[in-house]
Amino acid sequence: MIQILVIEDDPAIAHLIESTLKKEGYACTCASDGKEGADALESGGWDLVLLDLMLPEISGYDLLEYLRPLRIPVIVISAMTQVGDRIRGLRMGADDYLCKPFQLGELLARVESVLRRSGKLGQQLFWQDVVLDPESRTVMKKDEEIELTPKEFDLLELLMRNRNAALSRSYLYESVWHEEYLGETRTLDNHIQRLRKKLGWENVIQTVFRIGYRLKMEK
Amino acid sequence: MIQILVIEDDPAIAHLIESTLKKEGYACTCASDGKEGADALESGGWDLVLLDLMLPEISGYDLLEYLRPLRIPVIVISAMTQVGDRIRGLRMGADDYLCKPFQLGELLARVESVLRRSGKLGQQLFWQDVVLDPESRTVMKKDEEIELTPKEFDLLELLMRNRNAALSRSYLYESVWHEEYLGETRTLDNHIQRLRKKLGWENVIQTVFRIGYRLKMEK
DNA sequence: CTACATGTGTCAAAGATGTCACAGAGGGCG
DNA sequence: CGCCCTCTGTGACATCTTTGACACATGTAG
Repeated sequence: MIQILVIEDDPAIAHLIESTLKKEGYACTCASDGKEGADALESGGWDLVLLDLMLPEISGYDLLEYLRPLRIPVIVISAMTQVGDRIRGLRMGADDYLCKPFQLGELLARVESVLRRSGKLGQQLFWQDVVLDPESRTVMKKDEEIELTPKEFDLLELLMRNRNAALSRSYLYESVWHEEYLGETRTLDNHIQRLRKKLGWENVIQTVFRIGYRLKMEK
Repeated sequence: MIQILVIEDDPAIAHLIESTLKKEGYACTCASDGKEGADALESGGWDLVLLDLMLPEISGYDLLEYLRPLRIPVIVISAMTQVGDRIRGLRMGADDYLCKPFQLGELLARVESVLRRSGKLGQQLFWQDVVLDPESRTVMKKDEEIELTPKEFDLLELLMRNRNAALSRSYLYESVWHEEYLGETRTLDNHIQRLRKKLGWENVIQTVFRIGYRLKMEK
């Protein structure tokens, strides 16, 4: 289930957001100040953060700074209406912003939009002639369905969500297997080979020596 | 260079956007109605589309429908201020929207934000005709990919992050090798030579006698 | 000219990854 | 319950790649 963290000091607004999101089927947790927010962020596992800029203890701007390298999508909530502040928020790495007072429908639309953009929401992933649909867990290549095992599918989804990026072996392994990567076996390589073969992607799933693998356009 | 397509029927606004974007260093082309826009889209190669929703010939909504499968980021421009319409635009797959009238700074912030999100604007490092992308760990020289080994890549990244600075041998070695520099072997020199050769940078990676190396513009 | 510093080419060892066959786990089904 | 099937992980082995060392050439400063 999608995990959303709301960092907002006004309990009335926080509660309103929480119940609205829960009604839509998201898992939602609230933090009422910057410090509490930072602690919640530490624990990890968030798909999206709704962040009020005006907070006690630690300011929203500082949290934004801290969030950016974590690559968690952020929607900034702000009471300020000046264009300057909106720009500042966007430049600082927010994925979207919302000005108080806002309508609940608008909140939901932005949440959905950001989640879709960041690929957390069932959205089909495309790469060359391959289409991967996370919701139905199917993969098509040129209108032909490719049957993948669970591990193969997860691995491919991860690669396709990070097209072009060189993903480390440990990141790949730990994301798919949910256990520490010690690198003593050929397990990961094996699954990569099976994927390559099934998709005919010998040149698309590239080896990055001493790092890991990468999805790359064929020359 | 980043290619932006502006589909906007009001010539005054189109021109304003075009000159603003060009001043920022983007390549920008305008289409003045839906049909012209569709033709431009056909030809491909766009990194971002700015799309006015109210267009003659073919409506912006139809173009949006057509754009979505192409996976080109879109910023919708709209004169409408009702929340309902903004929601409709976002739900239809726009990456962001902008309400007229807008400030040019806001336009630029959104363009930058969307480009960054879609990965067109990575924190790539440039030097002369060479582009290094840390995320994908690739290096391009004049659209040609240069294959580097891990050590070579790390070394080049370090040099490119410190352009013009003379970096000491011990700093270079210890940063890349993560161990003390004793300087008894030709290891570092060797890797520098290999980099020079692969990049054709015999005069760009300069030797600073008794110090180390430096990335410098060729005379 | 001398004393070092750096450039260059070659090479083999160390280490990474590809490949394959196989076996155990687990699930579905008669 | 036993059979058959698929999915996964393992280990042995084959194949690259990388990289550091060495020997020797060339360059630089004083």
